[in-house]
Amino acid sequence: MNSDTAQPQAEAAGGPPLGWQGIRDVMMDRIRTRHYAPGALIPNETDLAAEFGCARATVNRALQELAAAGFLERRRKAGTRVVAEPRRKATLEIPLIRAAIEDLGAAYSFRLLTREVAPPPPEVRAALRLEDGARLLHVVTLHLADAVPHMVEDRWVVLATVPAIEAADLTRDNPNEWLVRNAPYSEGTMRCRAALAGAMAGHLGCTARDAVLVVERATWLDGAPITLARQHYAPAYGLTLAL
Amino acid sequence: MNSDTAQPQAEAAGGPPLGWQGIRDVMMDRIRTRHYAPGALIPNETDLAAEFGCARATVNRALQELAAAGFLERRRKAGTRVVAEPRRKATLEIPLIRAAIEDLGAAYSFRLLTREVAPPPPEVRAALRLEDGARLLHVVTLHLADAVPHMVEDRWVVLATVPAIEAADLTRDNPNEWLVRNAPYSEGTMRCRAALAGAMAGHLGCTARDAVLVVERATWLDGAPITLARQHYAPAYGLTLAL
DNA sequence: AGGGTTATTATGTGCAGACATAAAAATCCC
DNA sequence: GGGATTTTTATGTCTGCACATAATAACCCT
Repeated sequence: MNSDTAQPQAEAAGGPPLGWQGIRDVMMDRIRTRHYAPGALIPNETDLAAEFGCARATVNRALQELAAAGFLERRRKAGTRVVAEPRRKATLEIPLIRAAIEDLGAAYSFRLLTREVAPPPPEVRAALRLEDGARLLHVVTLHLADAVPHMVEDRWVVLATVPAIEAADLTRDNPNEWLVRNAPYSEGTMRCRAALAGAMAGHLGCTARDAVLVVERATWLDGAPITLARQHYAPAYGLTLAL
Repeated sequence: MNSDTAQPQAEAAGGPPLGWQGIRDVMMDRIRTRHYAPGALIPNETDLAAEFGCARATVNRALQELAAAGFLERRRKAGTRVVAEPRRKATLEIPLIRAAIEDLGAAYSFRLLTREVAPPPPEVRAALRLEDGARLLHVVTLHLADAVPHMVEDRWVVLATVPAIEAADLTRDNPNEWLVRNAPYSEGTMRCRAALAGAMAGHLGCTARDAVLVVERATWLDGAPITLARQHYAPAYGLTLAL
């Protein structure tokens, strides 16, 4: 009697097998519908396992996922409670310029406007937390969609961290793609603001008084600075994030 | 002999116990350092378990995490391979306006500029995928940091989905906070662009020709439209994302 | 009553073993 | 040779069980 193993759950519950993802969904639903009130404790894993007719580990997997997503807060012995005001996150898939433009149905091309090894201006030094006397590669690239200017990228690359880029042919692979393929990063910051086109107007084919989106991104690999990029997008363009 | 249970790993490996998070970190490191080449297959779970001196389930937990993060791609029978060009994501903690301003060290306050039940303009109907004849609440709120204009929020709320807001006192809890507490959402879109201040200049205390960041957000709960918000930030402000 | 020690409890993580599932590889049959 | 079928293999998931860890709750002693 009951010596059978591995025939999944569905003893107490009257339904299909669920599984940990199913349990996660049910619990998420209970949080949203306030079956579990904001800020309140929910039953412990053992009780939930009994309710769902599964092992505690299965419940644990589901709850850990919801905790990681910010909807539950778990503390040993204290139990698991519903976060009252979850701080929700929007995620931006960082666009590979070529892919972003081709996804728009346009033909991608780019022009390397500047390529020089130069001492970084103070703002760049500060943003990357550089030491004195670091040598950087400075590249300015214009990216076009169907031959229409789409974005100008002004980028500084730390040669001490990524020496190989000095020998790379950046007229074949643009700096953006070269770095994605050859310089993984472990940390970074990204900032997104509005500015007048100003001096970029010429490249972007708009007037100096047009408003453009500016994205600044800095990356490091285990603390070693890699690159700082400032991207000016053409006036019409906006970033789409997913909630 | 060997009837002892639950004394953790560290047989084959010469080191400390690791654990699944440790294994995840080691594997992440091997990916970054190209010990596993981009696009290549990595050893299967059984072999890795042997290498790390742990159970297969422990390796599985680690690899699933890396797959969810987009660094590995796993397919049954085919095995696990390193994603060649991982599409990395930046995440934006959606700011609760009050908290965002107080984190800046400023005193938060707000003024409700408009509050009316009105038929939505076509663009709002389209953005929320509304049916004809839906009643919406339209609120315009000015948020201030130390009494200086920080952001103007122009918001439409679908009364059929969130009827309770019609009776809410939005001069106590601003619409932003009220919705966070009372209207959970399951899906949404968010868009971020630059625009000239234009008609918002008066509220924001800048000129009509200044560039401002505009964030548009729409949310639904299981397909039912909740709200559309358009936020115009003061010229200096930018969004900071985490990589 | 107060303060320190001990028990209790919920989560965190681990293990071995089993079966499920998908997909590639090998095989068979016409 | 080509198409359909079977085998093999790697991942996906679940079950029980055990111990680790952290933090609250209970206790005890002065």
